[in-house]
Amino acid sequence: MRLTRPISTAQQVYEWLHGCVLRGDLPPGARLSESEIAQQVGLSRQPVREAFIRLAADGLAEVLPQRGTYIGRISTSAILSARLIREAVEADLARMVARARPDLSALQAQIEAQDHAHAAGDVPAFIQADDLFHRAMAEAAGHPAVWSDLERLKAQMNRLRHMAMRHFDRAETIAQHRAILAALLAGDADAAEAATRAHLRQMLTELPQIAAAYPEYFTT
Amino acid sequence: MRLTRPISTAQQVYEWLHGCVLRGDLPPGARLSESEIAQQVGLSRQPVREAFIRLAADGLAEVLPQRGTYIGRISTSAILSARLIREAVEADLARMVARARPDLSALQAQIEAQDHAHAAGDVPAFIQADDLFHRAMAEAAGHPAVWSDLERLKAQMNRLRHMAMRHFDRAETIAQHRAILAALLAGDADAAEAATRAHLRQMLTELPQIAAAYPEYFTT
DNA sequence: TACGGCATACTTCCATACAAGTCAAGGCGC
DNA sequence: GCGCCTTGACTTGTATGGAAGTATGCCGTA
Repeated sequence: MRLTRPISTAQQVYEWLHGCVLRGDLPPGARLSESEIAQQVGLSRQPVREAFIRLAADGLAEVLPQRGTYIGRISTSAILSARLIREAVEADLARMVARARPDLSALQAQIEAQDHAHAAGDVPAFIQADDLFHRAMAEAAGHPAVWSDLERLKAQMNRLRHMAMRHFDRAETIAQHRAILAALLAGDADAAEAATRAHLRQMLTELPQIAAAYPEYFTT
Repeated sequence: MRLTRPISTAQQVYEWLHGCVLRGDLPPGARLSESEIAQQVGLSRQPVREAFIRLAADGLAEVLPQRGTYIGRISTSAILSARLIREAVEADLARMVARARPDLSALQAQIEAQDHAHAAGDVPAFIQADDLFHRAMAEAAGHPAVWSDLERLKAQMNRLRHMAMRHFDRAETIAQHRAILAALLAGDADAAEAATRAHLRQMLTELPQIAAAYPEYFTT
């Protein structure tokens, strides 16, 4: 029995497209074609088609029978729902961490990484460090799986974040992370929850501006 | 342009299998076969295969290349993560509803429906009413989309619930719903949150017993 | 009896062909 | 010029055949 299974080509196509959508390389509303992509990657339509199906299952694409496949637009209401879920979950996680007071060096490390990325203008590194900060908090709370359970919701928010990086200076984001970490280190559950909620509510002010700047990328 | 698109056969196969898995009709660990299912429903392997891919994307099945497709076992850690997320989210929703004090007749109606289903021993109706109660709370909070965003997590919990229905009397569940509704009607946010969290923590005591009763259906 | 090697029947994966529906452009009639 | 219809080039959906890999049972051998 093999332990490391060979990755199927359909899987590779899926991962490639998935990354393109999240990075904004394939913008919302873009039209896809099974045969066109198949020709690009030198495969038949079938594996590409299966990648499309998985993208649609992720809520990142929409397959219209006999009409075409399109990259899904960003639903502002879906973003607001996802944000609400994240706020509720991370608020609870913050309380747990503040009470348990585990080792938090991982969070400190991600803040520093984010500082460097911000200074260097390295957008992918900044986003990765941001992700890892929140993931580290879930791990510190003893529930690492929670973070991956929210993968589907984060995908939508990641697309938004790539756009936001072009319009907002993220120095404030780092300051908010520092505030969260300070409250966690102090073991102050109330302050940690408040700082976390305030951080995630930042999106409420940014979302309308991004949606106004790229109206063709959004739906209600 | 058609507004009501005809449902593809692959979609129908997916929905059928999805229902079978959630109802426990296809138990965890069960082996599936593209050709076997295709023969049963009178189709070729392709639509069945695509249904398998979607099931795997939902975390309900596992496709092992050249080896077979199996209904996923229920991960106790995944259930605990999903439960934690639901508790955090519904606690926040309960606070919102308690503060906004909207019309709550929908919640009352679902409690009564659940009462009838419990008395009649109608398991599917009971589960449906349970779902609708929580969904109604999300709607009352003004965020109906939140409930559907958690669909993927609820799928795992629904499988568990079908097993739990055979081992636990659900009268207590209804009483907990009544307690939540009473707190909401009183506009007491703290009490509503506490009642909601207590209700969802019920699973923490039931899960180990179910997992012990059906060890072959669970993994860590 | 115990064990190793092989044949065989499975599985999923990919390629190809065809079917059915959609959309747009162009020609025709008015 | 304007409107309607037809035609054709697309799209995704389904069926089928073969390729590659896996597991299993059987048989021969020690």
